[in-house]
Amino acid sequence: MKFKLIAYKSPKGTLPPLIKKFDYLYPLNNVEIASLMKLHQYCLHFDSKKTFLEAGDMHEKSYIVMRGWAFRYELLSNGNQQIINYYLPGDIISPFAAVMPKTNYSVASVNKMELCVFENDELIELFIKHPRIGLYYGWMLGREDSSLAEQIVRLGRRSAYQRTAHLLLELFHRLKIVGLAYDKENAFPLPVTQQLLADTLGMSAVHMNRTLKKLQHANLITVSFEKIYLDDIDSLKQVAEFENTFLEQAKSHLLTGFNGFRNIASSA
Amino acid sequence: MKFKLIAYKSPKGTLPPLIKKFDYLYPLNNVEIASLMKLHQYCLHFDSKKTFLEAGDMHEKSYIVMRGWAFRYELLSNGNQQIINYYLPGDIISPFAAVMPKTNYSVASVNKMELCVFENDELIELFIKHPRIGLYYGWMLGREDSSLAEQIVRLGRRSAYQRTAHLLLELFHRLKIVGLAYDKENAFPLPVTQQLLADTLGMSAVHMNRTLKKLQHANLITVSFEKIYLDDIDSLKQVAEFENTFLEQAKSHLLTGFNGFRNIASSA
DNA sequence: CGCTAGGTTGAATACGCTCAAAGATCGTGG
DNA sequence: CCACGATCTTTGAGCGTATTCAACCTAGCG
Repeated sequence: MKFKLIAYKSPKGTLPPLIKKFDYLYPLNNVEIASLMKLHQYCLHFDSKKTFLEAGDMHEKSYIVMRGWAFRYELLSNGNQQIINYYLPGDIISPFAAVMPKTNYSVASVNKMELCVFENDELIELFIKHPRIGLYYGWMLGREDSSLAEQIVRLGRRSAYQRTAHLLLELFHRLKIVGLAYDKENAFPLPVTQQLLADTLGMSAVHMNRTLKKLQHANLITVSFEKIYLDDIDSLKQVAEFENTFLEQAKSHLLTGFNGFRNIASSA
Repeated sequence: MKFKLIAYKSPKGTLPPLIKKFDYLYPLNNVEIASLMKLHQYCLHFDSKKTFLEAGDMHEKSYIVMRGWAFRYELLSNGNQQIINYYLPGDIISPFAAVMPKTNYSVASVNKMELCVFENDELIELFIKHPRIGLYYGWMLGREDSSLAEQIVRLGRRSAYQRTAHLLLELFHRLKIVGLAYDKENAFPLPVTQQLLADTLGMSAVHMNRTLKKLQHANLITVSFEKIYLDDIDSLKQVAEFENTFLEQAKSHLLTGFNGFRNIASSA
């Protein structure tokens, strides 16, 4: 697959979502922002529903999601697929490409996407020049580890009803951080089909449909056109036993407790 | 919790399992081995069935498993637990502690364990001094990411029978790398109870028992005292649709394709 | 206007759960 | 050395959640 690379142009006055996320964790200095901008030089554009990374192929580059959603999945021989996780704006696809280019998983777009590509060598240079950025990167990986762990708990030990509530809450919180949720109305754009939600939560599309209906009848959510309202977040959290430790508490810690930042000066 | 720290003594002529694993990926030089040994200075010992990291507590240190098995889990309000992953010798517990000390998860020992503790600052210093070690660490994190992804696919889209076969194959392969499987007889020590296996694969202990029986009657495995034989690996792989890409193919790549190692000299 | 993709609903079925009780194994203390 | 308790394993029976299959509905698009 060949795609035209287009220089990335940040809309006036806004930072790319990855930088926004890092800055949300702990303010970046200008040198660091400039260095991170170098990862945003070239963009790819994809249509919806395209598998752009195939299982078994070498994944030798990493991608930053600028717009749109993607997901990582595995296909099984009976035609079923399991979605492992979603990539939202600000997330990095194949963050381990530098050291683990071969994987069992494919990655596909949900809707129209804009991605920035960067090379392994750029990333490694960045870490050497700016050790602090390595810490941000590590923090991001740690969040993703937690996110996969949550997905495991959802699939292993929660009912379909709880699973669905739990996933919706997680997506809402992740989108909020990059400014893509409708904060005031507790809603967010949900571009995925019920079939994809079912493939995410290990259930059939039929049962996904019934479960969403049940959540609506309980006045917990409202589903409108590609947009979902969390009408009663407290009840949803209770139903799902949702803990957002890994999404919210992480922030305060690096601000207060961690002294690695003080010992290690950014070398620029 | 306070524990006496005991200096780690490597048995004559053997390397600690973490170093063995790294060296298996790509040979380490003596300086790097010496640096990694510094992470092995202090040991903790735990009895079996002790939760030594509690959900919600600060996880400010990382631990290298020297002997024994541990697992990361989440407890739910109905008393059920979901095991997220196992930590085998050579694995690092809380590898993101440096940047993400607060988590939702607890970690407990399966059997008697020996762990080496190290501080965040030591790790970050190591990365700065020896960038190559950062790559090994990243490779290890990438494998763990794949391992969690496999667990998600198991739980989401495989039957109890397939799940069980798949997990056993993964454990066997991971133990082989650190030299803890009985290679010739295709067997390995399995110190966990059927209840824990059930908690790993999101099923009841009763059904776990029936599933193991079914695998035995199909002549795929033999369970003896804390030891399990994979009598027919090919059939097991077929049943489970087991792909070991992430465990075996990763090796050859760094040996041949990756040039980051050539560009970046270890600075010692 | 008809095609296609996605959503909705019903009915029969199956996989795995819960509850319950009985074996097996092991460590401990009498 | 045996008895006892604790933990783990095994087996049976009834039940429930979620699946499968099938049909129909709906909305967007060429």
